Amino acid sequence: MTETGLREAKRRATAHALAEAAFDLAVERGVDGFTIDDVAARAGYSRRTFANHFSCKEEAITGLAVERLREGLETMPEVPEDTPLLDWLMALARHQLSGGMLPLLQQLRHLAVDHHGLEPYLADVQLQIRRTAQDAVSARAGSNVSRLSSHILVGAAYGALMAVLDGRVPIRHPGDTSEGLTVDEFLTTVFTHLRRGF
Amino acid sequence: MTETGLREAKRRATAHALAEAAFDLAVERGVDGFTIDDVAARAGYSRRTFANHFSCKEEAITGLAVERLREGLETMPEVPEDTPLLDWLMALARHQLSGGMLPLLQQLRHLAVDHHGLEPYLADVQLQIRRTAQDAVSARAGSNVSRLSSHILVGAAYGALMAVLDGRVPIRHPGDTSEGLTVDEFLTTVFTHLRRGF
DNA sequence: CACATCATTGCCCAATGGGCAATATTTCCC
DNA sequence: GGGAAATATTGCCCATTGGGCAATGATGTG
Repeated sequence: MTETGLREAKRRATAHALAEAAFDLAVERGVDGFTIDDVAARAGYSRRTFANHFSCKEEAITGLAVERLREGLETMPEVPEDTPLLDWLMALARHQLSGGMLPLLQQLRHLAVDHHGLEPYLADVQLQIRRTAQDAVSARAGSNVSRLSSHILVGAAYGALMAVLDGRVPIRHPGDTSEGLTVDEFLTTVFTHLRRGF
Repeated sequence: MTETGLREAKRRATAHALAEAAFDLAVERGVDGFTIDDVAARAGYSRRTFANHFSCKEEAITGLAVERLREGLETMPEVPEDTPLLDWLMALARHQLSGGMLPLLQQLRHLAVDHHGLEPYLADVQLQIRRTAQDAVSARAGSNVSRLSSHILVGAAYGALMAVLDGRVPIRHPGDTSEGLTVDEFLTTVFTHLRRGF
């Protein structure tokens, strides 16, 4: 499934360097305060190579988040086969959010405020998050849960995450001002909600 | 809130003409089988005017769906003040899906298969659908429903819709082959599910 | 080691985005 | 109604971008 060779590792390293350069430049100068050439130069690659990895600036800027999503899947620890689906989904959510994914997404949303052109690519990241969770759930659910209801379940959890990203539910990060729930409290609240139903 | 003057009407007309031209060309020739100049020419406007309305081809192609979403909101019929939130959300969903929105979204997804660059813009449309529903629900829910749970509810309904768009749940259109549920049966199933909880 | 595969790069050019200014139309206010 | 302000359309122009092609070098396979 997943490539493991040296070649693939180098490819990922290149993509990472480019994505990081793009993200940093976006934070420093704003999304339209730099060109693709600037990104390539900072990362130490040619503009042509940039085009081999990303279709545009915006895709590169969101690249770190996509990367982290994929890595989160690869490093997801094993859980007992008979773990209830809801518990497992909560574990997946906790694992994904533990690696600084949330602040990253929030910063991307902040960038999107000033540069509307980033929105679609951020929307795509969010879509990939939902799809990733959906695929994982579908694969694990088997025939225990009907197809449609698993989509409803994932959508519900996704909706809660979006509430955070849209700033409707404040979250308190480790070294943050003391407003809102911690990530763990948030997850507990959400999944308690899901368990009890509407 | 919504502009109603002649100027705004004309502006919408040009945007519609451009979006329609872009969508039709995409269906006829594929997403990369034409240029922005082609779109402008077919709609009878200049390339420069196209740029005043859309940032790129992809945004124009999905323009019809965004338009329809906005119109759906504007034409949403009034319902009694004391209608339960779930019933109201179902009415909103039915109203939005009644205007041929579903086939349009499905065709866009079909286009995105061959042209990956369309994905982010389609993802953005889907994000706007969820946000639109969320804003409407939040505005109507008032303090009846806690903030977070309304997001979970909308997310759940959204997840069901995505199951359809992802082709996981077949839907039968009026003059279609007889496989899957009708839109009404689908909505009934979903909202029965939501009512009963997990 | 020989060969196939693939990432990086330069070269090149069509396509794109976006600023600026001119013109035409709509809106606003008197 | 009439004049002024706002704004949609357009042409002009050029920096930026996307992507094909071929050369080169690194990686994987037998």
